[in-house]
Amino acid sequence: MRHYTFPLLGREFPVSTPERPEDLAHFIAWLSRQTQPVAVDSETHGLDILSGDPEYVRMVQFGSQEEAWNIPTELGMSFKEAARTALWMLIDGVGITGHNWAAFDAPALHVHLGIPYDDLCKNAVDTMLCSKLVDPRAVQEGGIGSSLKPLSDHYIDPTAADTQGDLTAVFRSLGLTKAVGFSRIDLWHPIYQSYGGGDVLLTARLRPKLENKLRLLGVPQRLVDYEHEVARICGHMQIRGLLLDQDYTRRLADELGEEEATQTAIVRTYGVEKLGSPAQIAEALIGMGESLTERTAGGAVKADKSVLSALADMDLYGNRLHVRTPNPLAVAVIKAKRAGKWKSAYADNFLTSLDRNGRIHPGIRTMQARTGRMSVTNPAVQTLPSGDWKIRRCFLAEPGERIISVDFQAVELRVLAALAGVKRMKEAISLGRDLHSFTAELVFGPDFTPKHRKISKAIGFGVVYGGGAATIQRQTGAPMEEVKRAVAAYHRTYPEVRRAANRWQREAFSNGMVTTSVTGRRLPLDRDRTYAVTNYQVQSAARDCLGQALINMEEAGLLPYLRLPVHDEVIASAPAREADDIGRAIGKCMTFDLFGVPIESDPEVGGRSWGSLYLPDDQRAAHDEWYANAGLAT
DNA sequence: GATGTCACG
DNA sequence: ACGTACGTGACATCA
Repeated sequence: MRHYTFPLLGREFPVSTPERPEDLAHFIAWLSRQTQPVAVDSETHGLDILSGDPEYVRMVQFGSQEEAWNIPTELGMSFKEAARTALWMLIDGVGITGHNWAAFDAPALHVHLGIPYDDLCKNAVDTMLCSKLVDPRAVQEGGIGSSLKPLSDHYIDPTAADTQGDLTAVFRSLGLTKAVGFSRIDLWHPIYQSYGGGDVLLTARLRPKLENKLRLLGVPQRLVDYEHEVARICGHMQIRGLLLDQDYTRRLADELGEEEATQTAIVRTYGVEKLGSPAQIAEALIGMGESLTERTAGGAVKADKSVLSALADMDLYGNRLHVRTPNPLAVAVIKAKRAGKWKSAYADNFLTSLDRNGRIHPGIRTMQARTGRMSVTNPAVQTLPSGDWKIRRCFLAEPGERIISVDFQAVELRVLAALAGVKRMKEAISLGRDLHSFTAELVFGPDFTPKHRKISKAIGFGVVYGGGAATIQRQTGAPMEEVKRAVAAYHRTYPEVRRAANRWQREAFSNGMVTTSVTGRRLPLDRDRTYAVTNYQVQSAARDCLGQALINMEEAGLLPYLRLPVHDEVIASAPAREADDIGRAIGKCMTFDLFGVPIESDPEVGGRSWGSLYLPDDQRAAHDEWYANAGLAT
């Protein structure tokens, strides 16, 4: 047995690490004496816990509020067996506390120890989820933050060691980078052992503080439980991952590389050395006689896609406007940047994220945004280009299966109608009307034009986002007078929208600048951006519609088909014969009533690849394996 | 690390 | 009194 300590609150807390198999009995004896939930953490070789390597975990730590035990499972079978036994004892006993448990440690330990993921989660509380329900903001946004260090500072001891940051410093002193430090640091390095134990001591102490705070703030236990369910469901999707078409992706990466090289060579002939330097691009364009008038927030000359597109005589989708002679530099810069981004952020990123089975496992952060919205990283598959099928084509349904996408229909508008009780909006939805046309008709009369519908749509979004007439004018290009008239008419038609916004702001002022969502979620407002309250309410409630839908899907036995949540959409894979039924079943889980407003969904069944859903029907047979084999051109 | 840009809902 | 477009992740460049 080796003994270490972790300094906290002016004391030295014991950290014990069994060194020989016979030491493990002491650990199990200690564990069986615990009457409170035990914190569990793991140290791994890096962040790729789902790489498919079952030996990716080096050590599993267990801690009470007073004492920590580190079990170095890399030392062999008996150590792994002790960790496995201990986890089962906690699952069937006092329970587990973990920080980022659902998305990191539980998946890692599931792979490492073979314990079913659901069992690891069923008697566990994730302190990261709890902390986001107290305050969803990052430190940079003025919040408490959700990492162990800022939470420990706030709730336990501001002088607590920065276990992650200090360890990184140790790596550097050993000549290691952060990327390899966790893998190569000696198991018995005293800081590694001390801080490994420190993490579970801190987590064990954090849980009662957070649970108490949630009670004091009146956050419903129902919401806490719901978030743990949502995180577990998304954890399953993360573990399963997405199947990548490796051959296609490699070919695509090569093609994009060639396109980037070709276009960059053209850009160079105009004296621009760095494609990513807006300053150089702007300088060259001005040198060609173009006038660039727009400025960025930082005061620099703006040279983004909208500026370049105008010079290239194109709209934002790349269609010719036939208004002027295209500037050849602007054309080449647009093409080169697009190819470069698509290669590095997408194709290359997919290939470097591959696991041993040809799958990628994007990290699903179920409560990342300050509205509770999810985000997806490594790679960011929620943000793949939707105007072109090529990138999404990289992802495949399982062999013999088809890709399914089910999305909510205009969910944010419907949520707004429901939350604010907007009478005429609710009527239009019940009648099955297109809401933007409905608004256009009320505002501009029965002879409204497509242009009027466009303005109405922009106002519909603009109001939810807190925008004003100027922004809508910029968006639509319509005359300012017409936009102002339409905004005024919008508020006359739907007076409840402004009334609800005022009420939410008033309530926030009397509640520490926090507006509470319909599910009881705390949404802190920025003092100088209180107009964002409508968006926070709507975006957050829409996020909870998705979360509830995911829970409905699990209850309906659909979890094995689910692959990815995308804000108002769910991606799934199902055997070709059942795909239509599965799509309808998922759609049913995304259909419910919200304060008298129907929330509805639209299932779509594609072919073998995700990209097939983004192809015109007549191109599907040429570009998608399933459609080609099915002999269906349309 | 800040800034600008570009991809999504 | 007036007006404010919301939420993300990733990459390249530059200080």
